[in-house]
Amino acid sequence: MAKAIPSRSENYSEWYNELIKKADLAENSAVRGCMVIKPYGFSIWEKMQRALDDMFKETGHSNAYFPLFIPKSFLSKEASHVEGFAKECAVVTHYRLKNAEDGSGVIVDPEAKLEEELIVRPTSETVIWSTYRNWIQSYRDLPLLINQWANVVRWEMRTRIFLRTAEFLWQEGHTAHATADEAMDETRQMLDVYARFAEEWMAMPVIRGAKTPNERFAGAEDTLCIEAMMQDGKALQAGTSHFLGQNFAKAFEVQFLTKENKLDYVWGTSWGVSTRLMGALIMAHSDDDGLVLPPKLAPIQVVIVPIFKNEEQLAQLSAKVKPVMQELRKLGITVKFDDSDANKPGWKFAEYELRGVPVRLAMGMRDLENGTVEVARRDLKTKETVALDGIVGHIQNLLDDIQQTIYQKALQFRESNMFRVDSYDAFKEQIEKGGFILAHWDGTSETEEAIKEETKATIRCIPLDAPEEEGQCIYTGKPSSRRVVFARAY
RNA sequence: CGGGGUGUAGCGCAGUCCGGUUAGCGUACCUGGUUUGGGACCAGGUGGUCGCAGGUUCGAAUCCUGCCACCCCGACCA
Repeated sequence: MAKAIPSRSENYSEWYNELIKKADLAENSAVRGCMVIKPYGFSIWEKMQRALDDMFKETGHSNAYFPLFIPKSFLSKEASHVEGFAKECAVVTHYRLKNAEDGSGVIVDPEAKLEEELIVRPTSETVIWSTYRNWIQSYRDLPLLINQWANVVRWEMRTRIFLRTAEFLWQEGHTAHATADEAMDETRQMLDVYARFAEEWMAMPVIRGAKTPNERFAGAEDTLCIEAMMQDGKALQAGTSHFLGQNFAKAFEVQFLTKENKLDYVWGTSWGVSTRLMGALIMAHSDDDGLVLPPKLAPIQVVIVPIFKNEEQLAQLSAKVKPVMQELRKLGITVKFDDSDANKPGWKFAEYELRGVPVRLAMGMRDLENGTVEVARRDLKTKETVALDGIVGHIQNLLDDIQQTIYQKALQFRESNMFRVDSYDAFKEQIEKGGFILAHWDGTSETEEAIKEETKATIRCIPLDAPEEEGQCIYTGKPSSRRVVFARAY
């Protein structure tokens, strides 16, 4: 049997790319830097969207939609914001094409030049805050809690499916508040929503933390993030939540009257997660046999493979399987019965493993005689033969167990790849081996830059739960009061 | 935008240095048969602007010139 995909340990990038292709998740498109998300991949994204959207609604947010195009002048209203995004913007300069005079095809009509160029949104703060100006007059209009599901474009030099593409799908929350405290609470609350989603749905442990000023979102006063460890020991920023202070309110003149009848600028937040989470999901759990999906996000949770020699046997097996399927579906479990004759059972086993289906049932004539079924779990690759009686409850428990087991496995991996390091020599040695490094840092951008320059490691975050601990910066020896997380990152 | 590499059937590749039958292999696909508890086997078959445009030549996948696309490594980044 030929290996379906290259080994994870030999070449992580190749493994990642081949896995995405073989598991039918996505592919590079003919359009520069853009990807096509295929139906199977998209169905996973849809499950993520639904779960996240529910969590946003539970925390009082509503969905809305704002324009794809941003007038150039909007973008330049917040100085650090435009500086952060200027280098990666797609710009619309014309609005019409025409036939070339030499018959060579269509060309951009030079007569149809826009007076003001439009930027394809790299993020929507500017267009949204220009709208909020009209929506907010009094403290009674606050808080304004809006989320948008959209696509954005960032003209990246180099792309990688799901992790960094020129166009990507995401959600971006944009809220406005009467006080700084309230906005900060919102920033923390949404970070917590992301962390809970990552841990409870994606089965992916994350570190909640704050970015250093260097790594902050362009235009934010504070950026909180969740950082996850991939199986090659590199870090992936999985979500961010920004406290914007009054920066955008001031740039777009969004003022309100307080209870005391005083005019004040509103306080803002923004927060987002993207299709990058798909990349995180793949890299956090999958193995050399393919995708490993947490049951809560698996488009197919249970696949049933009948093993038969002829139509008559298939009919007998189907009769036995149908009631089980009905009961599973009643419990909200997604089941697929693959009775196609196109492929042999062995082929099907491998195929569903590649696609990460958490539980597989196989049933043949032998089982029919014994009143049993073979149950295989994707995460551990183990099989057991159990009685058909009570199989539904068994599967329900098994799905829960798989969800827990993948989380615990990822957590253990992360714990065993976190290192406390107290000298720069040890730091340099460890960073080559991968993993997260907890080390003291003097708090300056200069030190952060120098370490990045020399080791390619960045400060992923200052953990929110980092205990106070006196120490000395590994680079300068200056005093430090807590450890921060260093790692190489995607 | 720098450094390296690759474009030949849906996918993966050989052939290119040293020009010469009808461009080949694996896989996938189609037909028939045997199979079916871990990616089956046999037989037959479909499918090609050899990345594009020029040039050299009796003759170009192969040599020359220009262009384009993609991948990997950097800079940039969710």
